[in-house]
Amino acid sequence: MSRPAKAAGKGRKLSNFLCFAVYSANLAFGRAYKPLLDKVGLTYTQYIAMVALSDEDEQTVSALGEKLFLESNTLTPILKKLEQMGYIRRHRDPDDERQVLLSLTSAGRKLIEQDLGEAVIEATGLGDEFPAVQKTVSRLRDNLLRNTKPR
Amino acid sequence: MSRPAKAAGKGRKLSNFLCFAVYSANLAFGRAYKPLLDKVGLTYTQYIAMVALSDEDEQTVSALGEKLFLESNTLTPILKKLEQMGYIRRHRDPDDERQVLLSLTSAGRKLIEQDLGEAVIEATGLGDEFPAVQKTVSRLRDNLLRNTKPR
DNA sequence: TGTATTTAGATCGTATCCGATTTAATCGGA
DNA sequence: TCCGATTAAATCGGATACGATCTAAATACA
Repeated sequence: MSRPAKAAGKGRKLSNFLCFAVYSANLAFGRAYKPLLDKVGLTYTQYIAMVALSDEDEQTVSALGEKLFLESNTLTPILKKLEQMGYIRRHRDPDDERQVLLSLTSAGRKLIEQDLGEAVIEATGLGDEFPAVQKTVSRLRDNLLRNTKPR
Repeated sequence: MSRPAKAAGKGRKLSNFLCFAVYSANLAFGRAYKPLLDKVGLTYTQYIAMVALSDEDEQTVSALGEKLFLESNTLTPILKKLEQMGYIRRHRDPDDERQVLLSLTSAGRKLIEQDLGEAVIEATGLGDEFPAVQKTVSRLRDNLLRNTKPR
């Protein structure tokens, strides 16, 4: 759970755990987005996948997975749902039939471009700190992934 | 997804989204703890629940839920599993049969006291920044929850 | 060429999250 | 006192995460 080495003894309180702060902040983000995403019929993860797909067309499932830190076991069902909703296209690469290429449809791109979540920036209450916090948390993530055995 | 207002236009990149940083940092924490928790047969969420329960004995499910930002629909199955594993006790409050009171068993307390996750602190690579980051992320969470309709 | 190996997705089972509903116990007002 | 409203857990269904396994396609190399 990772807490500061100093806060020993009786200080084993939940609030001292950085991993809990991140865990609960993630839940809080999900709830902040919920009302916005309900309007377009997407879940939080589906939306994150759409944003990642908006980076470029014809990404493979693996490439998307590297961006999201997820694998095909999690992504395949999500991608099939998004395809079924008409927001993305999935088709096998003719040059390598093992790979599936992903692209947003025009409907999908339109949805991403209306830029939901602008309102959530306000709700973070971070003001000018916003970019610094974003960088710090990203660095934390990268450190953890680097210092953890790949499996 | 909340990104800085400045990064408009083509800057709709995943890396600009704070919510994604938090989402992926949470996944990274789960993976960092995985090898440690596998040894004691706990999942990440189960361990977080145990830490929260170590705060005090005879907490209700609701009280625990407030700490974890979860409700009985999520907690009940987890608590039953922990009870079955012998780490906690669950019993109805005689004074109000609607409530279930929760306590760590001695086995559960012993597990928490061996202080897993000391190693994960190192893996965060935050050094002296650790307490500041913990506070900032907690504040972010609290802001989001406060600025989001309770449902 | 032929077969072992590797690779990309997909599938399956388990464990969260969470909205909605249900059940049982308690409370409250006429 | 009696019955409707409230409350605490539990249950149910849908959607992630993720380890393990499977299948099919591509690659390696003897």
